[in-house]
Amino acid sequence: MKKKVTLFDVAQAAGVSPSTVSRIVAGTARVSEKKRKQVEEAIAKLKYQPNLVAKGLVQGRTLSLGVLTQDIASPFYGAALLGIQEALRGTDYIPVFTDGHWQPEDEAQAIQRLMGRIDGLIIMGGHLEGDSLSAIAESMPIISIGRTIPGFEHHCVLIDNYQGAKNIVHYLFELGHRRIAHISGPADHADALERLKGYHDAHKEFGIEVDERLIVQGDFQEASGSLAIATLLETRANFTAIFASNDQMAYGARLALYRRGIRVPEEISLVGFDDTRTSEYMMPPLTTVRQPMYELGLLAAQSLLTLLDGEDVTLEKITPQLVIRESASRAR
Amino acid sequence: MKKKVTLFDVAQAAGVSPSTVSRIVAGTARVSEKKRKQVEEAIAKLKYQPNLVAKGLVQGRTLSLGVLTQDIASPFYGAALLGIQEALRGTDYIPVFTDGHWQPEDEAQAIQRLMGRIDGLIIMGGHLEGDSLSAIAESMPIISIGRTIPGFEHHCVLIDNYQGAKNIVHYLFELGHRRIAHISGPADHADALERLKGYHDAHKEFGIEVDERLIVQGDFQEASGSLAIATLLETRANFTAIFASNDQMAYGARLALYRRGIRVPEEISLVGFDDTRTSEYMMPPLTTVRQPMYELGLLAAQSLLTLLDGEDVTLEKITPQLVIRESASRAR
DNA sequence: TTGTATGCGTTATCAA
DNA sequence: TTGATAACGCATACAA
Repeated sequence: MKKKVTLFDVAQAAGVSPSTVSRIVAGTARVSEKKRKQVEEAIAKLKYQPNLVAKGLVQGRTLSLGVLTQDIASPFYGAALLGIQEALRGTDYIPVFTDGHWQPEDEAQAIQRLMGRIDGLIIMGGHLEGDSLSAIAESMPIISIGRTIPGFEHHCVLIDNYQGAKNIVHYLFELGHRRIAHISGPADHADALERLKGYHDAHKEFGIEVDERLIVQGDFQEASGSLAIATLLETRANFTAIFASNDQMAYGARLALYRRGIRVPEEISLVGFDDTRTSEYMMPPLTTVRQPMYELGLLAAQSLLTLLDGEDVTLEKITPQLVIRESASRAR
Repeated sequence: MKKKVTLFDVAQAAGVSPSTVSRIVAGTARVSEKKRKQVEEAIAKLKYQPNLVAKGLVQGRTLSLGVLTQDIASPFYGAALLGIQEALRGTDYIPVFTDGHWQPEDEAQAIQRLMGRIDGLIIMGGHLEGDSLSAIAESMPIISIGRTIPGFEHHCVLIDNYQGAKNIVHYLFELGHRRIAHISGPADHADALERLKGYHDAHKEFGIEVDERLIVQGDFQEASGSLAIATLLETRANFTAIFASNDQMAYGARLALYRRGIRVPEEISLVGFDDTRTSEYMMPPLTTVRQPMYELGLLAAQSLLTLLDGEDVTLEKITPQLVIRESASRAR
């Protein structure tokens, strides 16, 4: 282990005061050319690396930004992380990623661990109580994607799950489907409920009655999609298309259909929601509703930087776009 | 913004000295029951949260651990991240994830950004020069997965890519395949080269000559797998099986085959390497070689904690296991 | 423009 | 067992 070189050492080596070195490193004030050169040489010679912890203590900031997802290993959130990294490139901030495993307790715990080590927070999905979030928002800048923070609505990018779901169900109607099954998400998940409502209302607008037997609940994971197919097939309520509330469940559904020798889209059309990274490589490539996670991550991080800069921002709701690939075709 | 409560405030409220409070919070020394109670009440009342940055400064550590992957958004590395999180649960350390995008420059830059903000580093994959790594290893504890750090071999978990590749090619031979195409990884990637060598040596052991036209280079991303199929088909060198150097390229290959109406495994068998999360949900479920990334992440983090504790560890090479699913069958 | 002195919140050292 | 006091490395108000 090497011994650490401090700003003080540099000052001594350059024959100036510590504050001068500090100013040069931080670039906060004008300094004479001569001293600057001396100091820069000393820095190079001693290989001085500023101690960010000390800097953080005195400035009351950590130069870290927290990012709470629900599943850090999912390609869906992964795309957002890339966007965040991109936005932070060139700044002094680093992102600290963590996840809540779709569980309010884990979520609260994850945030708790971050407290005191971050200057701001980006939060995506999840269902921690609004009150807790608002409390956090009081203490540091927060940007959220996909959920409302009471009192800070203008710092939230909301995704119009309702409209997105309605659009893709409409699309299935246009293809001639009339009996569309739905694999919904968790009943306590706002996004899932909005998508479910979109499914219902699309039917209403088309004057088609919903057969409740065609709605099966999943948990947003692949396995639950497979299970849902088993359930649907058991009820023997026939259907020509399936709308899964997210792509991951669509993967599971796809596999279950394959196992039973049911062809997609020839026999049954299948659509999802999210446009996760691998959906493009599904067989057939999955028709879905695209949530632009990379761009959202980028936007969130940029906005957070703006907030940290003292300026305010106002974010708006976005409507996800239909991505038509090959997993849905005309009804027979 | 709320004002922050310091240890000093707690001390005042409890009518004791700051050091006593510190001891109680850290649990470093015996304290009388009475004062403990007073302090704990004060902490609860004031909602005191220790400032980890200050703690870090005085102790000369950051309580953060760096984790360098190659692609933070890939489910492959994602699994390792989950393992790392699990290992760190209950400790004061938080993981800081970053990635190198498979590029030595980005990798160096990523590490540079972490320097001074972490107490230890876990590094997975990538191809930064061994020397640079050794230099870093001099300054802080490092655990690596899948790559050697000269001088610190016992802190590296190596994966026997060579043996893994040989095993799966053997498996294909046993199924009767004799002409096996290989979609290799980047030529400057150690893992890719080892797998390629395994492919070659498996042939040698079986006394089968390798047709060089059957080897096409990819870059470990999905798209390159699709491209490789196009190339392979163009050369008109026939083959009955494909061994992709990783699962992601296998996905791309699978899609390209589907596009051309070539059935898997009936007409062509396809196998990969890694056992990425979604491989189980491919169609058909992908036969591959499993790298237990979750467990490896867990092990790496635990080992790093041990190192930080002052003890040493010695890690050993592991051989990845063959996972037989349905994408490979007997040769026609 | 430059230097001095002080404080950030905590732990560690040393007496008491 | 407890308390005063000195670091930790840096930034900054203030003085020069």
